[in-house]
Amino acid sequence: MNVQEQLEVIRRGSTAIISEEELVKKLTISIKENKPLRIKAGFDPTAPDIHIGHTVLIQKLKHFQDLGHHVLLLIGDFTGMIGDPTGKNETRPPLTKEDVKHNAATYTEQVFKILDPDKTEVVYNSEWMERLTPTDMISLASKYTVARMLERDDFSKRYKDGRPIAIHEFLYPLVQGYDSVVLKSDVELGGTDQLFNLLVGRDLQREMGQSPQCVLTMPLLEGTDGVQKMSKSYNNFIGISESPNEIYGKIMSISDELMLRYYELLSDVTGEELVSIRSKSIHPKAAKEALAGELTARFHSEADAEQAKIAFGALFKKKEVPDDIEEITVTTPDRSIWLPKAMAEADLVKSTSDGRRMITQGGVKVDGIKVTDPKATLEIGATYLLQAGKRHFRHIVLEKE
RNA sequence: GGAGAGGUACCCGAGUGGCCAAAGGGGGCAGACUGUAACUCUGCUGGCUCAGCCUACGGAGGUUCGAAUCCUCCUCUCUCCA
Repeated sequence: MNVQEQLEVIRRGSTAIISEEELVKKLTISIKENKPLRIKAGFDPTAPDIHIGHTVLIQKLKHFQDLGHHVLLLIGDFTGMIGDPTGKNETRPPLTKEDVKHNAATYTEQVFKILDPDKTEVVYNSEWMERLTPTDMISLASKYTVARMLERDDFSKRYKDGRPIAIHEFLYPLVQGYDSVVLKSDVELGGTDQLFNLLVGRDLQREMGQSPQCVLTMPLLEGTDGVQKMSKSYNNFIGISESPNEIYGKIMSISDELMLRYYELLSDVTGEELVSIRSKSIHPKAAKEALAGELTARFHSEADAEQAKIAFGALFKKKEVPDDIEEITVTTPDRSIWLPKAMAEADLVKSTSDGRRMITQGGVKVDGIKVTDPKATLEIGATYLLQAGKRHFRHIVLEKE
């Protein structure tokens, strides 16, 4: 593909390219010398599971891969122990070495559901970071000033509002930038929240006599609540290793407005299809089912997606009971057990008080029959189907202790 | 190193001696409604076989019949000065 065609693909969905002019130059040289560009993207193994928000970026990496470029998947196992403050506006607790290691392994495994493992180089920044001496570290720190650090919106905000910024947080962007120097990256991808960190990489590369990397930012995907960015810590995420039913169901639950956003950033539909979805010439419900199906199939299989669709229809349209209900054995020394107690034991509610409230509110069913008495009990020696709210089910087997 | 301001529930935040399991908002959960797990409305939102009791306002002590509230020490954060 020529430069213009490549640029077209690269630009799709991105929020910013710094600078497009430089990227054109790099692409031109790459074609002329038949040398692929080095595309870097870093991931913080703070949470072991990748959610579909991350895949916006991974999908973009795949674009580069398809264009024949070389993808460097950087696992920030070292930086993970620092804890990037980005976006959270709060100091994060650093992770232990074991956490990071375990998370990193799960990470790569999941990424390869999208990327081609043969064309991807996975690197860990602890490889070079742990070899840096304190002298090296201080020398690295001398390349940047506090005033420049405070340019970062997140830092200046916290500083102004009188919230804490720990010194080690200043090191994060430096280390990330240094990674670019070591990897000699041509392009680095990141979410819009990463812009500052990505630019530090440019400065450091320039400082070290390299040609500075181009920076490509992708929008952050909103979580299922449609407000906050998708994140494990806000519990509004859809994990790509979640079950087909979960993924399908969660996508069906998003607002119609958010659905358009997901279509734009995650779906493979063409531009024309997107227009007809936007104009509602396709019924929103049908469009949402299509999206849920597409994404479920992407991380599982077509068959799984089809089955999830049926299960979803059964559960929510017809209000039927799903068939993959967890079974739990609860024991009691007496001949019967207080219902809220049983629900708490079965992990349906977080405490007996919670269960009692749930009953008062008419949200509890036993074997399909609504229970209204908070003092209700269950006899031992039988299996019951317990339902708390619309979507929490459990079979419990009651036995004598 | 000195001076000052702060730390309240999942989060933000009100509360300066009893009426405080603690206003208000957010979030979460439930019920109604819905194509929807969206919107909206209503209720709930520390624990405990619960008209009662227990535990809780950074931590430890103290004053008091009674403390989130007053005192002492400790600890963490911020601001100004050096």
